[in-house]
Parts: sequence; structure tokens; C-alpha cells
Amino acid sequence: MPTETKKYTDKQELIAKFSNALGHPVRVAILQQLSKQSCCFHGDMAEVLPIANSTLSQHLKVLREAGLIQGEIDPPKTKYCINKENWNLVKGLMIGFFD
Amino acid sequence: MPTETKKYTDKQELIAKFSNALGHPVRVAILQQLSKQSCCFHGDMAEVLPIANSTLSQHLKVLREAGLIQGEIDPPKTKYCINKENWNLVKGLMIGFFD
DNA sequence: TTCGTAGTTCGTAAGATGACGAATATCATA
DNA sequence: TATGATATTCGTCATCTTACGAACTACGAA
Repeated sequence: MPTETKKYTDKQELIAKFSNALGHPVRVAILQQLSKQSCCFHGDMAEVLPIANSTLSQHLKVLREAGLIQGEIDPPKTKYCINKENWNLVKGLMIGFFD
Repeated sequence: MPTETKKYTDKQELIAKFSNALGHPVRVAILQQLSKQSCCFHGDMAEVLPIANSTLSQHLKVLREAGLIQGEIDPPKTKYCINKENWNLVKGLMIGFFD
């Protein structure tokens, strides 16, 4: 039984959460790549992006936790794809937000 | 003569910058309000939002520096409006980003 | 000129973020 | 079983963010 009043609407929270995930250029680059070719491997991204491997893992984790991508281990590689359901959700939220 | 290689494209940087500005629910709320009624005063927002006055000023500054809003002093009040040019820019960037 | 209203800026504290290399985990293959 | 390839997690550090109240600024009205 929560007594606290909600400070913001669900929609506001969602837009903020997803926007945060888009708030770093390397994450934008990752999503652009994934949305272009549906899937790709950590290693392929690591070759192209100007950051350390461990940093890439961190950014992928942020995107995963925001629900924008999903990872799948395909030993010895890890394959990442767009989470289409949430992708479409965000798309709708953004379009609605900007009129 | 810059020798450094650019790490990210201008578009990636822009999307990240604007997304950052949208990355807090109170800023989403502010923009929703402004886009609904074109302009409003600091004081009116302060009455509605669950944050201190000084914190509101900080958030408005973030939005101003991102170029999403513009402020105008109308003594003794300050009036804020959407920056329509950039609003449309972001809208286009986002729509393009999500296909 | 003094006062009151409306905002902004300053100072500060707590917590989140982004970066890296080192250490660790996983699993196929030699 | 030992090795190698591929990622992730850990530990650490510097920086940024968010929040607040106090101090300050600006300006019209008394």
C-alpha cells in the first residue's frame, strides 16, 4: 500500500528512461547500426567504436536494461539485436511527444 | 587545424545531446506543458512541479542550453517558450532515427 | 529610497556515469 | 585437460548530475 504520491506520470518516466539510454553518442551509434542490420556481434562493434571493450559492455548493458536491445550468447560470441517491441513503443512515445 | 579524428557523427552527437535534455522526467513534464500552451512562466511551473525553485531554474537552464526552449524576462516574471526551430529539428532527427 | 516579488546563482553534498585495465567466466577445440 | 577466443564483471578514478537552502540580482511600487 504505497502512500507516496507519484511525482511524474508513467509516460514522463518512460520517455525520460528511454531518452537517457539515447543520451550518449556511442549508444546512438550502436542503435543505428543495429537498426540497420537487425543484429550484430559485440566484437564487430568493438572494432569500429573508439572505446575499450569493457566500456562497450557497459553501454550495451545500459541499452539492455532500458529494454532497447537484447543479447544472445552464441559461443564464443555475443549477438545483440534491437528489441522490436520496445523500439516501437519508444518510437510511438517520441512521435506523440513531438506532436 | 584540428588533428583529432571525430569520434561520432554530428547527427549522433545531436541526438545524444537532445536526448540528454529529455532524460529527466521533470524536463519531460516542462516540455509537455510548453508544447501544449506555447509559453508559460517559471512561477506557474514551480507551483505544479515537486522540486525547489532553484532546482527548477537548473532544469530550465539545461533545456535552454540544449536549445529546446528560450526564456524571456517580463518583469517581474520570466516567460519560457519552446524553441520551435530546434523542436522541429529534434522531431525530424528522432523520426529519422526510429525509421 | 526602501520594500517586496520573482528568479537566478552559489555552495555543497550525495549519488550516478563513463572511462580504463585487470581479473574472471564460458565454452569449443587441440 | 589445457588453451585460446570472446565477453563480462570488478575495482578505481574523475567528472557530471541532481537536489537543496542561502545569498544575490532586478525591477516596479509604495
